[in-house]
Order: sequence, then structure tokens, then C-alpha cells
Amino acid sequence: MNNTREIIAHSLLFDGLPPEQLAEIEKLVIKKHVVKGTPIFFEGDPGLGFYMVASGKVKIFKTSFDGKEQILHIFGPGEPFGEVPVFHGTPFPANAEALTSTELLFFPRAEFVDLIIASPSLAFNMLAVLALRLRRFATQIENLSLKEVPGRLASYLFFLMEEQNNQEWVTLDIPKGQLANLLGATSETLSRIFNKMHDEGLIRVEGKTIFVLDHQRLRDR
Amino acid sequence: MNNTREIIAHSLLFDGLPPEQLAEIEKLVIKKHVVKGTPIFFEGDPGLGFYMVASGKVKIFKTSFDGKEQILHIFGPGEPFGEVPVFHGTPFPANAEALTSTELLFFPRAEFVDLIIASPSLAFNMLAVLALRLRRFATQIENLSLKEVPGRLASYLFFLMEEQNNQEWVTLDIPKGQLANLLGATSETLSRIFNKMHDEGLIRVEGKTIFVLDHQRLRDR
DNA sequence: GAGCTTTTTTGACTTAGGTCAAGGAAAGTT
DNA sequence: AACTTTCCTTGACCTAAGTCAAAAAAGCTC
Repeated sequence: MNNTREIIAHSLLFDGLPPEQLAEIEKLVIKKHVVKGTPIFFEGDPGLGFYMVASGKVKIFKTSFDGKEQILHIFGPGEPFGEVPVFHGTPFPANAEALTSTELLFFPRAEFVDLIIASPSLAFNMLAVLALRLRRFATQIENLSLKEVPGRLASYLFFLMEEQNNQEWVTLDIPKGQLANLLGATSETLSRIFNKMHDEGLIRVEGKTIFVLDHQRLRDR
Repeated sequence: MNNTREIIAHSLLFDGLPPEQLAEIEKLVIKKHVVKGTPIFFEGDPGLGFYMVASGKVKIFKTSFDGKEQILHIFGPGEPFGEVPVFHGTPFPANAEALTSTELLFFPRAEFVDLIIASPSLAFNMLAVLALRLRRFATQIENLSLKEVPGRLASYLFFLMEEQNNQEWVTLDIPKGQLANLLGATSETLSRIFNKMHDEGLIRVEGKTIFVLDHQRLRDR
């Protein structure tokens, strides 16, 4: 499913749009391929358009003056990113980088804005996308500020169980160091917490596979 | 300026709309008055519409199981809040409470959605509002995760200097305890940091007035 | 599969900021 | 002005998580 039309037709952003509109949208897409580790944009760059992941994975992140990194989102196939400048007219608020070899769809700003103005359903879908993202941010702030690292890890494991539709075990889709950056911790701390949770009989860790042994006690970390 | 038409006409959300559309919008507004401390909605409540502050101040916040509070936003006159459920159809992601005696405008969901669908400019304004909010959240996550409390306080002081258009001193518009909840700290810690910054000659604190004595050194906290 | 690089783990140590408890200071009320 | 309530500060103490350094494990490449 590496085909542009497939990706946009199945994305939440373009969901429910008539075929002729999808064709319009497809016409303005610029495809880009980037290898693992490639920067896609930097905080402060002018936003000339937004992106959608066709295949692969992209992280959106902030960095501190001393190089520590906080991941804001990890986006996979069908998910748009970099929309803030399109609608607010300001530069990108954060950096984007490919976590894997990635196929990107780029939507140039001016053309896309014309489409949005002409299509209330598309505008409405975009509003839904941004609203969902606000909700996610609210949860992330809650996690960072009101929970300790074990609680944040537990949340993430439950999120993966949901996503992977498996109550027994989950597969980490990113390296543990990146997970630490997502949870607002260091890799050392995360490693120690995996250990502790194992010792307490909550989980079993085998490389990138985490077996969840005690849902109840994991939930109230 | 406690009049509905004045408020909506000067808000960013309804900026640039023709008078006849403003009249339409005004018609569906329901005015509500709440005293200081009144809950406006709770996390998890179904969102039957969104609000705009006409006068006063409202905080949007999350609470932890043990009662600690993290403020996500503080909204003043002309600022809308509670839009997430309108566009994403899910319950409110956080709580809202009046920080002062407050005049609110309520926009019922269904009627407002009709207006948005009929008006590309209104849809576009709303997209800009949500995009700005995403940017703010990204900054807040950066502050919480990548800066220590003194750095977060410094950011907030610079934000107030900008807002109050004064390079010499700022007036805290909220109690220090609430400021602590906004910065992700306790009031004890915040108090100690005010002390330390005073001892270091960065600021002078007189009740709710903070004199900024050394911009340069305050900036790199 | 030997030799890289990158990622993860472990140990010893430090520290920012939280908690608990008790006073003070403001601010609103009668 | 006295009273009550809310807000802010201070001191003593504790702990979650960071830092630094080094080793171990896992992935790649030729």
C-alpha cells in the first residue's frame, strides 16, 4: 500500500471525501523519500506546506540547549504533520526527523488552503485532526507533570496494547532510547524501571517484546 | 465592554467576518455568569458546545489522583475554550473553572457547526485558533520537560512583559499558588525560587509586582 | 564471523524539587 | 478593629530521577 491514492483515501484527514475531490488532492501531492535519520524540517523553518506519512515513521521533537530531546509525537502511515504553519502562518514549532526509511507526501500550503476553503468537509476533517491532537497534548502534559516515569511507561504500554490489539504482550515500535525521549526520561532511568517492574512481577521484557503479567498492578503505577 | 457583540467582533476567532455573519453568531450565544471558583465543566463531561470568555478569567486544568493540579491554559476576554468535543466528538479532555467572577458566552455545538460549514472564513479562523493552541502546548511540553522550574518562571515573566508591554516590571495576574500549578511546581518551590532570583539580583518581588532587574541573566536560567 | 557501530544496562554519586509541618501575611467580612 | 479565611513563606527532611563512566549486548557491514 505504497500508492498515494491508497494512503490519502484511507487517512482520517481525507476520510469520506468524494472521489473527484481525492483526485484533486492527489494532483497537488509531492512525493519525497527520506532515509532513516534524515531531518524533515527544523523548528523555526517557514512552513511552506504540511506532510503526511505514506510509509515509515516520523518523530516530532523539541531539543534543549544541552541536547536533551523531548518527542512530542511519533507519526505513522496516514498521519499528517506540520500543519501548524499552514493555518497559523508562523514557523514550525518543533523539529521533524525520519525514524525509519520513510515515504512522505507533501501538500503545498497555498494550493491546500484553496481546497480547504472550497470544501467544508475537508475543513471539518482538518478541525477534527487538530482537535484530536490537542487532546493528545493535554494527555502528554498530564503525564509529564502529574505522573512519575513508571506511570508514564504504564500508560504507554496500555496505549500499545490498545493499538496492537493484544492484552498479553506488546512490541515496542521504537528503540528504548527513543521511548525514553518520548516519556520525558533518560534511557538509564527507563532501563532501571523496566528492571524494577520485572522484579515486581508486572512485566517480562524480552528485547523489544514486553509481556504484561499483571494488568491491575501495572495500571495503578 | 461587557456586551456580546463587542466581545465577538474583537475576538480572533470571529475576526474579519462580515457584520451579517456576526449577527448570526450573536443570535446563537447563550450568556452565563459564574462566580469565582465555579466549575464550568469537568474532564469527561460530554461537550455540548464551546465557550468564550466575555470578562474575567478561566483556567483549564488536569488533576492527579492525589489532588495535584496542572493548569493547561488560562483564558481571558475574547478567548474561546472547550472546542475539542465540538470537532472531535469526544468528551472534554480537562476541567474548566472560573478564576474570577466571569461572564461567559456559550455556543451550542450543532448550531455552530452549521455556521462553520457555511462559512469558509469562520472555519479558517477556527483552524488558526487550534493551530495556535497546538503551538502553545508544544512550548508548554518543552518547558515542563526540558527546563527546570527557574527557567519556566523566567519564560513566564518574559511572556508577561510582552503581554503587558513593559520591560521594567510585570504584574502577576493570578495568585502565586496558581502560577505554581501552571509551571508544574509546588507553591513552596516557587516561593524559594523567587527568593533565590532576588538574592541573585535578577528580580525584585513586591507582592504581585515583579521588577525585572537583569534581563540577560534572567533569560539564561 | 570478526570487527565495527549503536543501543542498552549497571553502578556510584548528586541534586532539583517534592513533602510535611508550622508560622506569617494579606485580604475579605461583620 | 477583631475575626476568619485564604495565600505565601520558611525550615527540616526525603526521594525520584539525573549525571558520569564503563561494561555488556545487539545490530550491521564487509
